[in-house]
Amino acid sequence: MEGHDPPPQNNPFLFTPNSGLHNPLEPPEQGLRDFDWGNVFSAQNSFLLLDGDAKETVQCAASSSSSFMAQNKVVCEEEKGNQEKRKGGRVKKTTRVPRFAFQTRSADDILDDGYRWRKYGQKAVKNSIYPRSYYRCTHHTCNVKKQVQRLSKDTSIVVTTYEGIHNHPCEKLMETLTPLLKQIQFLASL
DNA sequence: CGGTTTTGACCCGCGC
DNA sequence: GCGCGGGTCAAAACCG
Repeated sequence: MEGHDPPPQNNPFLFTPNSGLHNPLEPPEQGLRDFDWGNVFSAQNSFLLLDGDAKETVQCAASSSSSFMAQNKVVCEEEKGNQEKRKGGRVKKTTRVPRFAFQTRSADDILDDGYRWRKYGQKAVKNSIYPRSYYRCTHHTCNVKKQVQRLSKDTSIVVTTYEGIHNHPCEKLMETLTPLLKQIQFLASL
């Protein structure tokens, strides 16, 4: 089922321009603008940023890899004009939800972005041998969604589309940070 | 036993 | 109006 060669260990993530999303990538090196750092996702090998308004293409950065920073990108789609929920999960065009997608070269469909997700659906995708999976953030007050789909063209690439912005801290990040913060508080109290 | 995944049914928007 | 594709629901199955 999987492609042949597994992702190289040193650079497991490869972002490619324009995966068929709405916005082709803008010229690189435009710099990171006023990102909401509360929305930085930390995955095992990658970091991605959410533009607060999600109106433009933004760049992606990874603290652990400068080449990653230079090459890899996040593609913001147009905002999706919808999302007033009704019975049966249908949506009505009202509010605007930030939506963006990015590609990763990974054998794993599920990226560990630090948040907890519950799968709520899966659909066969036209012209693709791989299904698309639908996930929702498990946090009670948070209705961020994501779609995960493997490219049939290049089976080593996974496209993840995020919709919405988390309104709570990342659990894993907090797990990591909490002991450090406590330590800092303790030292500061001396 | 509670949370998650699976999966068929259902709903909606859109193009024809 | 109809059919199709995409997105979601929800009951059952699964799992730790």
